[in-house]
Amino acid sequence: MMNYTTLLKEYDLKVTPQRVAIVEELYMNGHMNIDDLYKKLLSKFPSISLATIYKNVNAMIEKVFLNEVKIPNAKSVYELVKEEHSHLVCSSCGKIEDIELDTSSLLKEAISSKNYTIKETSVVFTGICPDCSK
Amino acid sequence: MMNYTTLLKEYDLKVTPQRVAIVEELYMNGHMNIDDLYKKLLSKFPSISLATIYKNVNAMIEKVFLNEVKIPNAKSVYELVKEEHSHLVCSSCGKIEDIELDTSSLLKEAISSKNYTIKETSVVFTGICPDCSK
DNA sequence: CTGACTGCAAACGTTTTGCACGGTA
DNA sequence: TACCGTGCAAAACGTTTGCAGTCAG
Repeated sequence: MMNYTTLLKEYDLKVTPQRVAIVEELYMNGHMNIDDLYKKLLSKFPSISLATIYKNVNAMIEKVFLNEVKIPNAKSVYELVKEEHSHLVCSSCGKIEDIELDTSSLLKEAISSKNYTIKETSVVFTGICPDCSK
Repeated sequence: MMNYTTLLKEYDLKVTPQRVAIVEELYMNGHMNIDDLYKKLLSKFPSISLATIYKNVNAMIEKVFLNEVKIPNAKSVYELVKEEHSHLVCSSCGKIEDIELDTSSLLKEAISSKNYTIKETSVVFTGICPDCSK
């Protein structure tokens, strides 16, 4: 059981019903794009505005509470920030799954090849999920 | 030495000076976003339109001749399709480098964890390049 | 009570479309 | 010559901004 109110406060975000709902949806669904969020919240707040969604998502990103995930050939999705992980996208149904992978050897390989100071690693696999390949 | 005309024909794209210039720029620079391309081509074709850039980039993507690379916190860039590779992005100067990495073990790990049929692997590192870290 | 958030409408930047003209094959 | 590409202008989209009213702290 998750306390969304406390979570918001920890990130210095004022608690409003709209924000609680956004966090709740993301917590339940893992990843959603702006439109998914808007449609979902519309049923709870019939007069909510897209601007509110954008403002809140941006505020949450600013506080490093939310994270934007860019996906090849699809809209960006947003997720609650947590431990680093990779993503698996089904190009047929659009489903997105988290996957924990050990990317350390890849990182080492990259560092030894070019000498960048690497701060972030983004790995996204695209394919067909078990359900869709039936 | 690269023959851009032949290259375009191989991908069933009618050869026009504008298209040749787009391919030439991408061949020279590796990756460019729409605006980079537009500015570069403006000097060669003072009356070229952004619409032409968009139409051509989209046509080339359609023919799987160009590839869009989505980058965290930055505009998408386009590159000529070639062997699979990863990308290294400098968050300070925006430079993007190709890097050849062995992603096969990562892929195996992903397949054994979830049983997707994986078609594409996208790896993007973000960091600071040697020049910027001086 | 004060400042921040909401919802609306307008503004903005980016991408797409329709059309007349010109160029490629 | 027939069709496709170009450039222009307008339209369509997605996102941001300004503002008046409301709510959280």
